[in-house]
Amino acid sequence: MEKSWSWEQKTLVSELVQGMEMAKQLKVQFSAKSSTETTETLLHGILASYETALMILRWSGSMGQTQTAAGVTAGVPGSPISVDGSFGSNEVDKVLKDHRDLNDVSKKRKIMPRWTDQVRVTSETGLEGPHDDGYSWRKYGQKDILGAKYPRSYYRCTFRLTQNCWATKQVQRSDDDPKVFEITYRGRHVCSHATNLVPAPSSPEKQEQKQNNDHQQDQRPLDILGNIGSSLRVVAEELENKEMSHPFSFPSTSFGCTRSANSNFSLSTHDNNTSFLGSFSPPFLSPATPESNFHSVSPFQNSNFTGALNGHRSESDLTEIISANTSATSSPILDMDFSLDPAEIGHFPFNSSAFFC
DNA sequence: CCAATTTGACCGAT
DNA sequence: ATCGGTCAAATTGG
Repeated sequence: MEKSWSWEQKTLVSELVQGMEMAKQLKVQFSAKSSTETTETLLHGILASYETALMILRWSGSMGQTQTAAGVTAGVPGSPISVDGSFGSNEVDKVLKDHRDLNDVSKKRKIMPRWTDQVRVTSETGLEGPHDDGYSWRKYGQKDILGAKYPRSYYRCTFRLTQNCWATKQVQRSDDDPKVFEITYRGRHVCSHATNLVPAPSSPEKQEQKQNNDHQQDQRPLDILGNIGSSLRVVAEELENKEMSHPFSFPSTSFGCTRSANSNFSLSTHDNNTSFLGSFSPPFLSPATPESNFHSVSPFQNSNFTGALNGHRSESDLTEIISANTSATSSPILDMDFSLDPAEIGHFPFNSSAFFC
């Protein structure tokens, strides 16, 4: 109990400090007009840091009467969380409600944080550009959508089972402009895929290339999506959330990805489920997939964080909590790179970084 | 042979 | 009842 508390504190401070440091660097970068890549990287890091920090706060808060809540929230008066009262009783209610639902049945993952990016394809081939979102995705479905000209495909993280990473994305080609793809991401990656600086992931391309190759029509050039990296902007995230309506979202990356080793997620929280990899037993998934033979990619280091936070359930719990709090707004169009000043961070913290994790 | 994709069925939400 | 999302058996590809 106390352990986790101090861990939170520790991580929190660490995250904030880290974010601050990167912000400073970013400032310099800006004045130096350096490469956008560096800038993006920094932005990403910053966002991730704040993200994590906020999440900790939120999580703690949502635990309500549990140990940490009071301390944390009290300790950070006027923190983003309270900026617009987003963590008021509404939020809490919502969270609790969700939580209850979850306990009731296996309401699985409900409303994960969700955000949509619109990607415009510049070249028909779209095969070049080693720009990828840095993850390997595995297609698990395709569906014709009512009113949509093109089918929508569904992808999940390749490491779902191996690293318990539940991020998914869906790709939909725009009706009018076939060169525009809308990619909706759900959930954040927890897998260890730090493609942070050098986004030249090796594998993901292959799979996508294959698709694009010369299968026809209904095979959308997925690679394009990943690869372009050219014009890509966050269009909208989290759409309708009638009940909750507070401008928060954690669309991106966070833990697994950017984490520098400084925050050593080695806590003792996963009382029971210690070995994540070995013993996680998500209530929902069926162990039937052939992915059991993965390579041993340092399982911990990332996943741990999630595992740690939820102590009692599987990682979906955490996600739920996050998303619940997270909710979203109707207008958080954030132009990924620029207009990002501390003030804004306070209000619309984390929309963009979805990608490079 | 293994792993990824395809595709119809299933299931939950509206 | 319908639609969107996921599952999983069959298929394809390397």
